[in-house]
Amino acid sequence: MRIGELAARAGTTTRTLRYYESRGLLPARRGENGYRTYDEHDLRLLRQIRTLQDFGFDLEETRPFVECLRAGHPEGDSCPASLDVYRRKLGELDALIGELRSVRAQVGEQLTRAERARDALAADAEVPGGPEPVCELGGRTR
Amino acid sequence: MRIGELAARAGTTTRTLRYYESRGLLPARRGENGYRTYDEHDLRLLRQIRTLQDFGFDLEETRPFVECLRAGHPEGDSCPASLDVYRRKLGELDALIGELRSVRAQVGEQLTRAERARDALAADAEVPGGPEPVCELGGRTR
DNA sequence: GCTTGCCTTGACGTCGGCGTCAAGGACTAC
DNA sequence: GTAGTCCTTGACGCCGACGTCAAGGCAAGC
Repeated sequence: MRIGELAARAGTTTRTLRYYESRGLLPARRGENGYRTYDEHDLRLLRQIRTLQDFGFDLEETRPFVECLRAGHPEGDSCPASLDVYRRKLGELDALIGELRSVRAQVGEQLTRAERARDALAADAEVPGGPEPVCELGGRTR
Repeated sequence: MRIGELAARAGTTTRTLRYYESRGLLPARRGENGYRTYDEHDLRLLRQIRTLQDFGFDLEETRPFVECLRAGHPEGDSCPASLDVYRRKLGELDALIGELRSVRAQVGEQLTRAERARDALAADAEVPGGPEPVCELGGRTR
């Protein structure tokens, strides 16, 4: 199988495969003509990489999984180094999710507060009838 | 106030301020000597930018807030355009958190599965006494 | 032979938010 | 005058995972 076919079967591009090779992640044999040659096992490795990439792993983090498969293990995560990556990733994910939830809460509060302030100002304007300042950007047409 | 002082008071760098100016976000007046000159109001704008940046807003998303303050409003989020940014951000955050939680769950499952497979293999090895394959990377020393 | 399509390497571009020089001007203190 | 500290603009570097273009080789069909 040549590079184009492998890329197509893995749903990626030839550029990506050459990039992986340049990183030493997915080296290729060469045919007489200099073309890269791959087999089903390479497709397996590539799919492992892509799956982890979809999970947000960086390339370097996929390396233990690839090495593990290449060492003949049935799964990319059959090796301790891969499990370590999983665990580290779980920690990172938990930390990140925590931060994002905190940010979400704060932004939510800001929105609520700002909306209340706006409504209070609008109510004020109705009674004493003072001309309130108006935003020029997307300002209310009224 | 010159650029160095403003940067220090906002806990950022002069490079950052020049960058904001280059983006048209925080223009500066100039003294006779060509030095940038800022006042307390600029500090206010800058702090608004920094707060939002800390929340993970990109620079462009802070623009409505800055424009709003510059238009004379009491808060950066006193304008509808700012509220829209808040709302959009909340949506993005919710989506992102959802994705991350999904990924977290999947990675967690993978880890559990892989550990079970490893333990099953280890138990097998104890009884029939077959030499199991060993990982070369961080493999067990035994 | 000629076109078409796949392949090769090399190298520059992308995105965001700055960091990090480099070369030189302005101002203060001694 | 000169040392030191601030300021100026300009420009390249960084990070990750590729995209994209250029110039040219190899193979197959007509």
